[in-house]
Amino acid sequence: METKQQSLKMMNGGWGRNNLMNELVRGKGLAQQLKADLFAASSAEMQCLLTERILGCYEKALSMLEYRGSFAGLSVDTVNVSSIPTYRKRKTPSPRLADEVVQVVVAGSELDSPLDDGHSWRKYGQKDILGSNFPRGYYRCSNRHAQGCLATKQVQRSKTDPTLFEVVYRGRHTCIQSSRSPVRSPWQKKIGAVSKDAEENGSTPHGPTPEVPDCSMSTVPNFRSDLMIKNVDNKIDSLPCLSFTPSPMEFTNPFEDISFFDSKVMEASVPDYYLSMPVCLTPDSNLMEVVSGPASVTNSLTIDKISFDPEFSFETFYC
DNA sequence: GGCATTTGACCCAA
DNA sequence: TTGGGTCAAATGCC
Repeated sequence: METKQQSLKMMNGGWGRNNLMNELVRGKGLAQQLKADLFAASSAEMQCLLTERILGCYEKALSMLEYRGSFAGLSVDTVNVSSIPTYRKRKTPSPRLADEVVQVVVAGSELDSPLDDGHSWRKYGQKDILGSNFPRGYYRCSNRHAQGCLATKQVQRSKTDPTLFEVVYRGRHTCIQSSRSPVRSPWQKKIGAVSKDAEENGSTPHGPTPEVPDCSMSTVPNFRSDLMIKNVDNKIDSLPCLSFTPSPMEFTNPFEDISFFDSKVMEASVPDYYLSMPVCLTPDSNLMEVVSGPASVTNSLTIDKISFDPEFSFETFYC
């Protein structure tokens, strides 16, 4: 049976679709061999070996499918997996922007408050979701009428961990949020306050005020301010800036130079236009757990066993 | 008064 | 028929 780490690797590159196909093809070949073997009346030992190998192939293939399904989270509609609950009937709406889906799981410090991601949202509905203890809130961009912005988001508490919010962003912001942008996060404010204090005290031992990464050019989602990412150790790390910057020209894996020696899990699956993902983390953040929708599973970036070297420069990822 | 939120009703895909 | 998504009237807040 595959371990979780192995299953995670399956989703990435060579462990993904190709290997799934390989396993199925291999299983088929073995079944054909067994069929021929049965007709040839070979030894029971050989037949037993073949059946075990066939079962192993399908078990491995199924585990791949199962893990894809589990990571798809709220938006598993595009993944045809038998393990998906039967009550998930309706297809994802917003046909024009259906592929522009970003799903994240973040921890919220304030109950029932939608996360401040730098955009202004207006709540237009709330529904009790079957199988979940918490209702799902539906938000649309406040500039929907004024500027025709079709961006929406859904916020729901995780049923497994109520301290976590599952946020699904749909569509792209086409509006100009002049009143709220740029927004200074608590983290940014903190830096500013410290700098101000330093100025007032006349003590600026480390030179000029540190530049705060400006993510205001990002469209959606542009997570900032008080986003909290919770790791597997139940420790909440602050995430001052997590942005998915539209950049259709290249796919940049910002974590490829990070050393992996911990037991953390990271996954990011983003639509095509989010392929470049500069991610800003605090130096003391040792995990960001991002789970996103399956709209473009092939673009999944899966990294298991991640942690950050103390010497690692996060400024590399600033927007 | 204007704007945001709440909430029951309605629509629609499966 | 059911459940998720949206609408829109009612309500609350500033």
